[in-house]
Amino acid sequence: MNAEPVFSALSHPVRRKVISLLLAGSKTAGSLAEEFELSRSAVSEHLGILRQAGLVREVKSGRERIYSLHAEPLAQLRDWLAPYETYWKSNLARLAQQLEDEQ
Amino acid sequence: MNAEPVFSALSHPVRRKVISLLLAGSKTAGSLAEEFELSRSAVSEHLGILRQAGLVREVKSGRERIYSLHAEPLAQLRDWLAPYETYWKSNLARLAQQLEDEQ
DNA sequence: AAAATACGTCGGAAAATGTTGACATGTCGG
DNA sequence: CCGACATGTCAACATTTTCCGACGTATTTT
Repeated sequence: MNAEPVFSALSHPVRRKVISLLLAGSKTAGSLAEEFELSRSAVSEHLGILRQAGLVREVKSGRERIYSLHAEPLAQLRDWLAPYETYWKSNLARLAQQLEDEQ
Repeated sequence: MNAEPVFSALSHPVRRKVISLLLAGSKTAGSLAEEFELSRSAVSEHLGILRQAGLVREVKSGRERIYSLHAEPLAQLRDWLAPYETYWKSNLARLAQQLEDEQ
């Protein structure tokens, strides 16, 4: 599994904020755009990137498009993180590292 | 706490690979550079970015610099992820979201 | 002490990413 | 049907990031 698209999508603050806004519930493209001091088209392109990364879903509703969060791909991030988590949490691991450094 | 530097540092594949290489143990700048098809200076600059993000530590040893992993800042990523994790894991949450979407 | 080694850093080229305004498409209300 | 809306897309420009080779410094080696 390649986490590249997810890391890449989350690398921009605007896109992370979009994700967090959608945590509170689905929103239209327009109402999302209002949350930023950016042109509507810029936000629209950020939405496109999130869509491609599979992090949001788009549903047409009349002339609006309703965006909702699709958090599953974030599991890839968690998986990537897992090995490090044990590393930073475990004092044993840290000690082992120190010993390795010294030799 | 602002996770920006961490997200930003991890947004590049080379830097993520550096991190994962260091998981296996500390390495010199040179031996890290050999793992990539990149000039040494390019890798050195990636190391600089990781250093600034606090994800690696540099220790001089003669004419070498030994890099080691400093995983703690990754906790910020973990923290950022937490709200979503419950979201994608919980079917209840998903159901609630669907209901909200329909109304 | 000269040559070789291990690095970081810097200037500038090249590539990638972000931003905008203009436009096209589809939709709603009158 | 017509004008106002909501939105994605595109070309052009702006900004940021990445990359390289040249250089400087410190440290071993011979």
